Amino acid sequence: MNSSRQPADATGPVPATAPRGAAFLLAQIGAHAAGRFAERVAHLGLTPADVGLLRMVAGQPGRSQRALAEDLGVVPSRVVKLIDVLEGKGLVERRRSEEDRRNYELHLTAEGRSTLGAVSRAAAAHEDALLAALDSEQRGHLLGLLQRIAAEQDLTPGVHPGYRARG
Amino acid sequence: MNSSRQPADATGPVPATAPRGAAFLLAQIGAHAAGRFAERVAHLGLTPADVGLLRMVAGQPGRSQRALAEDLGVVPSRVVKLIDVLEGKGLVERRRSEEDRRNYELHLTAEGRSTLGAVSRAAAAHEDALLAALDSEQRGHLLGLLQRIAAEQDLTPGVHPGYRARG
DNA sequence: TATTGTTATACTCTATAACTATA
DNA sequence: TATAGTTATAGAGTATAACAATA
Repeated sequence: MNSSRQPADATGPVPATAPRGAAFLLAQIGAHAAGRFAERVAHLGLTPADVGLLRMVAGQPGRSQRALAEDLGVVPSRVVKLIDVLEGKGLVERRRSEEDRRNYELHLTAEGRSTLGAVSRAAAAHEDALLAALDSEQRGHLLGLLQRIAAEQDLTPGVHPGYRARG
Repeated sequence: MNSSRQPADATGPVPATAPRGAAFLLAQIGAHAAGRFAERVAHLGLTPADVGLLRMVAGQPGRSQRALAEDLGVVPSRVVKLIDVLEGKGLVERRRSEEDRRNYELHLTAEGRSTLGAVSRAAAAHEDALLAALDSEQRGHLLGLLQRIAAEQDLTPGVHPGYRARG
């Protein structure tokens, strides 16, 4: 409103306000991407956390809940509830280990594999929509740059930091 | 352990498990970046949300809490508590509007401007650490690609989606 | 005595709705 | 009657710690 009048508290130059660097854009676009992906898998009754866990069980069947907790960087009691959900939907199966009956071995069910296929299709559509501004060459270039950053920052492939406590 | 033995449930080819696309990397690196930035401003007693709000007040002094809530996409009652924190630290000031005494006009204090300077230095160090894998030319290229995506996805400059409810 | 998984509890964050004051 | 801000309450999500079964 008073664009022509100097505000009374402008005692000095106002600092740059809107962050313009790549770090902020990565955080902003990353959160946006996570939100859009969540929308795309919601109709499957899954959260992004569920999807990540489903993928890990698919990739390394037979692992224990404690091992999964270790990989994700979360407390074991959280894995209990995450697996409860997936088991309740019939996507994952707990099998008592024969070698050490304290453990469960986690496996995908047939329906779990089918659901994971639907997730993959949703992920592909998501990728395409998110990168709509870029042509094929630019997408490849972006992927390469992101892979370098992820490797240098020691990010575990496939593990989203969102599993860990906020921060 | 049993890498030579076929698991009993391998009834078919295991689906691709670790997401390898740019969309996932953006979400993963973005969450990582947000976490590292949170660590860097923690010694100032600020969360990333506090920083974002501080920047908005600096950029557009005199706005009302309701206007801020609108910009951030959050409910007004949340802005109350966010501003309570910043006011309690002496960084932001509530001034009753003379024109409409229902409103507050929000302004930075001198200490708020000083703190924002410290935030900018932290942000610069953060940017440099996050992009350590890239040389100057690559950083410029990345920035350009990210800016295209952000514009096409209609992301408000400077507003992190993390303010809004999870999703 | 140590370890896997579970349950119970508390804490944090956020939205919803009721309320005060100004208009 | 409508609007800016506040407060009170409830809900979701997560970690912490105590617990049972197995080793």
